[in-house]
Amino acid sequence: MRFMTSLRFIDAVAREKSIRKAAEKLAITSTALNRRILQIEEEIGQPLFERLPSGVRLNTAGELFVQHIRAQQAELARVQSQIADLSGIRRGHVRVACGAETLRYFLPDVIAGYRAQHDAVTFDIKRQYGDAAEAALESLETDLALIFDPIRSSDFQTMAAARQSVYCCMSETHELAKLEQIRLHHCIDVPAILPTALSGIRQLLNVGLMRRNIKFATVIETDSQEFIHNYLLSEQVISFQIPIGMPQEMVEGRPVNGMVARPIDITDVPEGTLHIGHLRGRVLPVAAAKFLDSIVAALGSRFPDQLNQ
Amino acid sequence: MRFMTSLRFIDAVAREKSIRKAAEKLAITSTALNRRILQIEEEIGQPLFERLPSGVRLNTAGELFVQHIRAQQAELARVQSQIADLSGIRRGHVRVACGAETLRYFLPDVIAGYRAQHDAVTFDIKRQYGDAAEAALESLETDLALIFDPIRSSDFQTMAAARQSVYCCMSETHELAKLEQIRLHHCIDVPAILPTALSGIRQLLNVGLMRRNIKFATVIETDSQEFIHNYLLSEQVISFQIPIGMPQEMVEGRPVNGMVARPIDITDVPEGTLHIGHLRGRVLPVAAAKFLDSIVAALGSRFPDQLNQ
DNA sequence: TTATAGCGATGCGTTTTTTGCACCAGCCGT
DNA sequence: ACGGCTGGTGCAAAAAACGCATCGCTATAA
Repeated sequence: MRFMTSLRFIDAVAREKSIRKAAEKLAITSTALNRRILQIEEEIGQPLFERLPSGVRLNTAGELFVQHIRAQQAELARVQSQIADLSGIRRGHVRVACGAETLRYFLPDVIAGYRAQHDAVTFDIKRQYGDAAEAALESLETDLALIFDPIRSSDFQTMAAARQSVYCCMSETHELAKLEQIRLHHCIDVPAILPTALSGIRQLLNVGLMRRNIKFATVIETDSQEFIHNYLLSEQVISFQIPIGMPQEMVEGRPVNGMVARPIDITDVPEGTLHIGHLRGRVLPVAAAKFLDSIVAALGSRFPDQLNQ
Repeated sequence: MRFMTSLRFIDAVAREKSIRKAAEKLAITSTALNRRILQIEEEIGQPLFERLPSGVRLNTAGELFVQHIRAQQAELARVQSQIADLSGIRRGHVRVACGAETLRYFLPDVIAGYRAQHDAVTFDIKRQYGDAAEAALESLETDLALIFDPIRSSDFQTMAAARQSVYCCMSETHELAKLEQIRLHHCIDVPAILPTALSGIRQLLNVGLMRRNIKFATVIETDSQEFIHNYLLSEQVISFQIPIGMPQEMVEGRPVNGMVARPIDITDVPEGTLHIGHLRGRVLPVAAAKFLDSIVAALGSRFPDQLNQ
């Protein structure tokens, strides 16, 4: 979109906080970019950036203007999507921010199902923790977010939610696999591999640990679910997961690929809620709106007790 | 605003329904304009205009896109106004659509008062009947509208309203000037000069005329309040006006420039309501929002019994 | 303290884009 | 069939955008 170039450029500079760095990313010279910015500033009638020795920074006017640019970009995307939609070709692009839990089984399933019907729709999946996902929604970098508790901003509009309790995962040969339900005190001194403190699961666990004044024998802490998944097969450690991050069979207690999941007593570790939604007040592009419908439907079929809103 | 040129051009073509006519208005050649449009259409991926032998017409996609352009222009104006506002210079432009009644005393007063404080704010006052004013709001051609009953569109958001009863105006030497209150039957066969059928006053009068099955001896029908005003001094005819279209003294029954006003019995001609508002859901530019405050305040002081919403 | 490296701004020649002119093809009403 | 209108196109001129080299400035390191 040619008429958006100058605006995109300003957005890029605002993000990079440097004309030269932004120029590099945009594959033009810094002088060209610099001049575009000077020109826009002249048209606006006042500077949008403060010039620092180390780069540039948005001033108040710039803050307002960049906000407008981003809103405008999102609006344009929506209109384009709407135009493409009415010509029958369900073209479009959907940007999703989500935690690691939904990346393994849930989202691939839903997206594959959606793309089977609308193969002209492309996706951008970004793994982000709750607060970063909310920020991405607000800066219009993403259309939809799947956020595990807690929701911090009131600008997040939940379209569907599902309660998720924490399960303990381990090799089927693990000692604890014999139990039907796990209590936190069973896990004392049992080697555990945990997701980072930012993850929703970890925060729920922490509630239980604080409450019972228990500490895990944490051998590894990682932000990679992939790593956790694979490591469980290599050593007799326990890990934790929520239903949406596991195949259905595993949730039901049957082993999958040599691993089993056992529910943790709710009185030990509280349930959390997975929220699916978008920026409040935003009108989504057609593709994103329809995909949101898919997610909500999928969530509804997997968790019939979901809390729709 | 350089980056808006192509969009403004498309808007112009959509309005003119002709590339050549739009080009003339925009002071460029038709070929340059034609090429810009072809380029945008290519970027969008499909045509925005239908080509007819007599010009062009928006297709569905174009309809959507032009709507987006107008919203975008309004948004840009709002942001610019906001930016100008924070630099202390209360710069801005306010576009008002109003009926003839408010043009004589009310709006000049309010605008003069507002400009005394914010002399960097400019105005665009358009005299329009109710439905045209509502259309102008919807196409974002105007920011505020002062509309006399009836409001047709639910997209009009009333910010203040004032009930207005109809007065009969005439030379102070006129026979009817002796009466304190006028009944419609007094006006039978009295030469009258009336505003056009589209005006709010006329529509209220019509209600009374229908109800009582009375006909005026209409000698002149005009859409010029100026003409009516001046003609009353030249011939012994009656005319009709609402309080907001008269100086305060005249409303109170005292003669002004040789003319007097007498209220018409409410049971003969119903009251109407003057609505002041904007497009529902629209965030107004700073200047327009502040001016709206001024109008509402002015209306409140002139008609303390106003219906605020 | 000087030296250096990074930043945005600017003058100037070059490249790309936009514009205007002349003209074409199609349609309409006369 | 014609003149008058429409939008579309080839080509040369005008205008805008670009890249290179360079400046002035500041913070950091030696």
